[in-house]
Amino acid sequence: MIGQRYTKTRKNIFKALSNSKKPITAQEIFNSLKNNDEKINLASIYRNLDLMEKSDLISVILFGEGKKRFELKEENSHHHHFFCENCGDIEDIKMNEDKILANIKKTKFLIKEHKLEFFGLCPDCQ
Amino acid sequence: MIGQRYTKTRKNIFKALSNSKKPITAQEIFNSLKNNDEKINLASIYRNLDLMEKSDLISVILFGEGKKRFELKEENSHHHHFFCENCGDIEDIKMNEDKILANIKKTKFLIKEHKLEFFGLCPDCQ
DNA sequence: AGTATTATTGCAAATAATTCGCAATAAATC
DNA sequence: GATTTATTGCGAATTATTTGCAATAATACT
Repeated sequence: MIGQRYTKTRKNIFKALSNSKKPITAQEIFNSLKNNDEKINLASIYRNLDLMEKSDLISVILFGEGKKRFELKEENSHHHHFFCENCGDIEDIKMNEDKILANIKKTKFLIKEHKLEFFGLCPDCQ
Repeated sequence: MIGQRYTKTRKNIFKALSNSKKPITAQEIFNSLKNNDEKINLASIYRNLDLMEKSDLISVILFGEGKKRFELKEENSHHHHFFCENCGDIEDIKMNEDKILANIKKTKFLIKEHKLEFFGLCPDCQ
């Protein structure tokens, strides 16, 4: 579990993350819960997202929009993303990473994580 | 050229970027120029970095620190980064990307760019 | 179940990065 | 050198995120 107490706020943040097919921002989680008439505070969302990241329950995704996006880490769900520079559409990209990882493992760094993001135009925007 | 005028401010930002061996933040560019007694304004740095990015002269690097880092794009200098989660050390990582790119080219997306960042511990922090 | 303990929340205020409006300045052009 | 207008500096505004603190609610204890 995150922290030590399984609170309503935490359940709700979890729910919002599961319901989203794309990585979402703290503000988007807030809006989605507000729309469901949940009493929730943005600061609590940020605090919980921090904890969830530290507990390795979520990943942080960065597209240079000036804010962070979050998504649940699930079993065998490792993937990367495509971000459309025109419309902001986000799609998951899965790929065989043996080569990437084999290369980096040879270095003197202890790798815990990697993020690979693609930028370009989605089919609709080409 | 960026924009249409080759100003002192632009020369200085260029210089600051060239002098740095790692991707640096807007604030770091500002500090470095201030230390050299250059009259420079943070807003102008941001404006020029925007232009330079649009002109494809620099890349934006994101490590989730809550700010952007920038580095000059030079001929044949394409590479990725390692970011030490403990001390913040940044190192360049070069690798053969044929496989990554071959895979992604098969998709319906038009890829213009990709960013691959590694996170973990540098030799000193292990 | 009732009470005690303390992690967690809500709220408001503080930070930090980045952006914007506008008048002043300085490159490039004539 | 005078003119044009892109660019700068400055201050204020915006946006994302963080923090302090008293109030609240999950769990543990009896």
